[in-house]
Amino acid sequence: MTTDPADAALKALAEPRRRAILQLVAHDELAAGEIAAAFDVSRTAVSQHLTVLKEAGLLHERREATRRLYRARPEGLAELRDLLEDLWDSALDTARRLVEADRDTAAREEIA
Amino acid sequence: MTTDPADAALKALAEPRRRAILQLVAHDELAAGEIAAAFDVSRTAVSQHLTVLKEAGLLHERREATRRLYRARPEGLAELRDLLEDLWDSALDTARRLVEADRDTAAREEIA
DNA sequence: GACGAACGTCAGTGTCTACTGACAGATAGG
DNA sequence: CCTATCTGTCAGTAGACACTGACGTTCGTC
Repeated sequence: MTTDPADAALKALAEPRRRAILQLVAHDELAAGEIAAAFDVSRTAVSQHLTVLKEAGLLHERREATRRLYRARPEGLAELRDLLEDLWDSALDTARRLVEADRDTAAREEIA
Repeated sequence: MTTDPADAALKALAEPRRRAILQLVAHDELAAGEIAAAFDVSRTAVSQHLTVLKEAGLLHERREATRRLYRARPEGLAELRDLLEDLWDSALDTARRLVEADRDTAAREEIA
């Protein structure tokens, strides 16, 4: 059981159906049955996916009688977005630094 | 074999060691052996992780004699960042809409 | 060419994951 | 209480995935 929110979010979203589920409930609050109807797998499979998303902090759940209604929790994506932002920034800096070092090397080789 | 860059990136990054590898080479270009030395698994395992990252478009590779040098490719993260941005925006809109609908409902119930 | 260093590829293995149908619990209406 | 609806839980399974050691390829030096 992971305690790193970005790790949990990544693992949850790496599975295409879970990603599709989250995209559905990011647009509109839906009941579990409505979500399941959008897929060609068993209700059980969908229920398990919902559990993973919920435990990753990506879903907000409320009940109306027997119905469980789900919508996406934007805050669940925050750490993951931060992680990607950091990676992006680091990667850009490093790429720039190396490209410039390459240019310096190439220029020196042209002079020689 | 997936052709969706965001899917490939997510699947690559869902594995913690691959994530750690990408973070290392986002900071500095490293040789395969240097990367492997940072982990307590076999060189083969690391080589396989590098292959996954490379095929997901997240690594840039160059050779110096027998050495393979890797750095992170920022552009490999672009689609994933876009996907998360869209999810974030949708989820925020929906959450706001539902919270306001809830407020309206609660206000109506207080009057009654 | 022989040798050593660097590292990818191959083939096999144990664990994990996404799937299934059946069962169980919660809720509301008659 | 009974019945119907909704949906999570249970237990089992096939395939995917991260691991391993051995083998193969590339490169540079002697």
